[in-house]
Formats: sequence, structure tokens, C-alpha cells
Amino acid sequence: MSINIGMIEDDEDIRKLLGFIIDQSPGYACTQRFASCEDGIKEILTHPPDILLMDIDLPGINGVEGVRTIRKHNTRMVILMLTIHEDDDSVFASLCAGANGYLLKGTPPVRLLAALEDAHQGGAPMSAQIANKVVRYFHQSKGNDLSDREIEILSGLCRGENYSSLADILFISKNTVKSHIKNIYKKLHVHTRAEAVLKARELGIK
Amino acid sequence: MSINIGMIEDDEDIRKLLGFIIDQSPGYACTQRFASCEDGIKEILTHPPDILLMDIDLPGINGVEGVRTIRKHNTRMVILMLTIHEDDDSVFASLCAGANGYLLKGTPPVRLLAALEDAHQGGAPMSAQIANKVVRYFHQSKGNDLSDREIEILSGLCRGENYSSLADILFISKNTVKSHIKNIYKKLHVHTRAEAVLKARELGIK
DNA sequence: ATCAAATTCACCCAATTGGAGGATTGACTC
DNA sequence: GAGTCAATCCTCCAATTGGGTGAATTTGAT
Repeated sequence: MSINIGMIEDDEDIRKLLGFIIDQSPGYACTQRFASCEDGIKEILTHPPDILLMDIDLPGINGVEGVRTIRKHNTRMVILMLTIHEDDDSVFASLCAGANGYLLKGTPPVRLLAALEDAHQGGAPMSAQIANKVVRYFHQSKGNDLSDREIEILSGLCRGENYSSLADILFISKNTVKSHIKNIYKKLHVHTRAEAVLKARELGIK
Repeated sequence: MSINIGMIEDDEDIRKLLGFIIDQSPGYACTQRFASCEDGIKEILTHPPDILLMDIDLPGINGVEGVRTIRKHNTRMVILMLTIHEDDDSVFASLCAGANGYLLKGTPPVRLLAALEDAHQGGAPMSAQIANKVVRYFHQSKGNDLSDREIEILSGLCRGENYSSLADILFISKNTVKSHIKNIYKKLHVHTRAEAVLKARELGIK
């Protein structure tokens, strides 16, 4: 019995190419191909492949969102992201959302098969760079490295304060508040206030 | 032993006027007067008055914030807000933050004393309008009345989605997303995304 | 049948926000 | 003394957000 590969990828050329490479490899079969999450997720969930290749940049429901949805219902399936740029926030986000690793579009067939084999054995194909980022992220998650002042600011955000009110309360300028918030966002790997507030909750900051 | 009244109010004229009215009334003494939360909170907490009159519109730490801070350390003190406009979100926010009621600046002395008496006996001086708003708020808090679609949107906000991504995911226009979010804000009595997300958590929406 | 909602969409406008730089001070370490 | 970091402040700019108002359609309940 060969390893079943599913694929959600909107670019027809890449879909055909990858499908071809996989089908030509003994022991592998690309049994499901979809152009979008909207088309594929239901089928993927009812008949889960061994490995799912998921494009990151999909129109409509994007890859990260797709992974999140699938992971809600299936924790065993191996999901690998397909991406062009390696150093991308989306890659990081995908891993956080539950992806197992990723493949660069344009990976030579030999290495691609090796990665599939690796993933199927429980490995997590990803570059050292990203791996590092992930490790740092999870290290930080137990014991944040926010300064006292930053925690004070974050706490304010959790009460719904904005730049101005925080500036008034803390007797500093709006620009300084902004500056702190930018640093907080960097440390927490978030880009918006709502995400920061949620992350704060996870970290026990209220 | 007369009833001790504390006051935090930045307008000197009002401070003197109210203080005078209170001191002239048998059984009442305005024993503490401050122009700002920064000046007064420490003293108020170490020597709590029976009733604290707190201006809503204070420079620096505003009245709502002040109430929140005081309530963290003292749950027994009666706190009445001083405000000019009755139909104000801040009044509502103050009550949520732990104030017992409020007084309109410009209330005739007789009614003012009556309100103090009322508050001291455990009453909650407030207009029917605001009272109604509060009641509706607490009714809603056990069992929100958000529609399915609104919960779907709110849930998206909790994942950190923005107008555009939600529009893509739900196949509706950005304007519609915005429209829903505006309605959600109204129903939850919030004005920003961060507040909405926190309220969602309280309501069990994730 | 009518009225009230939920859902969808549009336009306008002001305020806030997020991102990218850079600068200064003070404290602490090596 | 040099280097690092936290905290403070700044400018510029683009994008997002929040609020107001209005309106069409559908659905559901009275």
C-alpha cells in the first residue's frame, strides 16, 4: 500500500508537476488534488491522505487558515506547506497553526521525495533558520522576556486602553507608548492589538 | 459621628462648592479633597471615607480608571461619579468599573444630599435611562444575543483576522464585515477590537 | 400582512494604528 | 572604556479601524 498524498494548490502547473513527480515515485500516490480550501477541505477531512501538501498563498481561505481548520478535526494527518519564500511570517504562522513542516516550491524532485519520506517517518522538514525561529518562540512561551514597563503597557492594552490614555496614565508621550508596543509586538510575534491581548492572556498577564 | 465624604475633582470651583454644601449639612463632613487621582488615591485607600465623589473627566488618571484602581483594594467604599453629561459612555463604564452611582454636577443641594443619603443606605443614585442600560447589559451578559453570523465574525477577530481576511474567508465584502463588527460592538458595549476579543473570551467564544 | 431582525453592501470621514527609520539618556556588564 | 539594553522621544507614511448614515433583501415571528 503506497503513501497517499493530498494537495491543495491553486497554480495548475505546480499541481500537475508535483502530482506527476509523486505519482512517478514508487510507493507514493497523489490521490487528491484541489485548487482551493473551499473545494478540498471537506474531502480531505472525510478521506484524509497520509500527507497533505498545502499551498500557503491561496485565494479565499489561505493555507494557514486551512491548516487551522483541518487541525481542529484531524490531529494525525501530516501537513506540509508549499511556499516560494522561505523567510516568511506565513511559514511561521503555519507551523503555529499545526503544520508539520514545509517544502519550497522548486525543490528538486529527489529532495522533495526525501522530505516526504522524512515527514512520513515523523520528521519535520524545515530549514535551520525557521527551525531556530520556532525554537526561540517556544522557549519564550514559557517565561516571556518582556520588561516590567512592557508588561505594564500590555496590561493597559488588555484593559482596552489606547495610545493616548496609556500615555496619560503612565505620564509618558504617545510616541513612547507606541515604541513600547512595537517592541512588545516583536517579542510576542504578533502584529495587531487583538493578537497581543490574547497572547497576554495566555501568558497570564491581565 | 457624621458621614465622611471624600472628593476627587479637578475644578476648584466645584470642589469648593460641593465641599461647602456638604459641610453645611448636619451629619455630613467633606473631610478629603483632591484635584487628581495621582494626588488622592493613596490617601483615600489608607483612610477611606464613607462616600467618595469622583469626577469622571480628570486629567491624567481619569475617574473610570481611578474607580477601577480603588475597587481593587476596597470593595466597601461607596463611590459616586460626578459628571456633566448624563448620557455618557463613561458613566456606564464607571458603573462597570465598580462605581455605585453618579451625581450630575449642578444637582440642586437638596437632591444632592438626598442622593448621598440614598447611597449611604445602600442605594444606587442613577437615572432611569442609565439604570436601564445597566440592566440590559447584565441581562445580556448571561446569554449574549449575538447572531450566528456575528459569532462567526467575532470568532475570526479572536484569531487575529482583520476586515480583509475575514471578507475573504467568509466570501462577503469588507464593508459587510465592518457592518457586522459595528453591530457586535454595539451589542457588547465596546469600542475597539481588543475589548471585543476580551469580552468574547468572557462569553466563551474562542 | 406587517413588523422586526439578520445579512448584505456602499460611501464618507476622522482617528487610530502599525511599521520604518533614528536619537538620547542612564544603568549595567565585561 | 565599550557595548548592551531599557526607556524615553521623534518624524514620516500607509493602512486599518471606528462611526455615521442609508438601503436592499431575506427570514421569521406576531
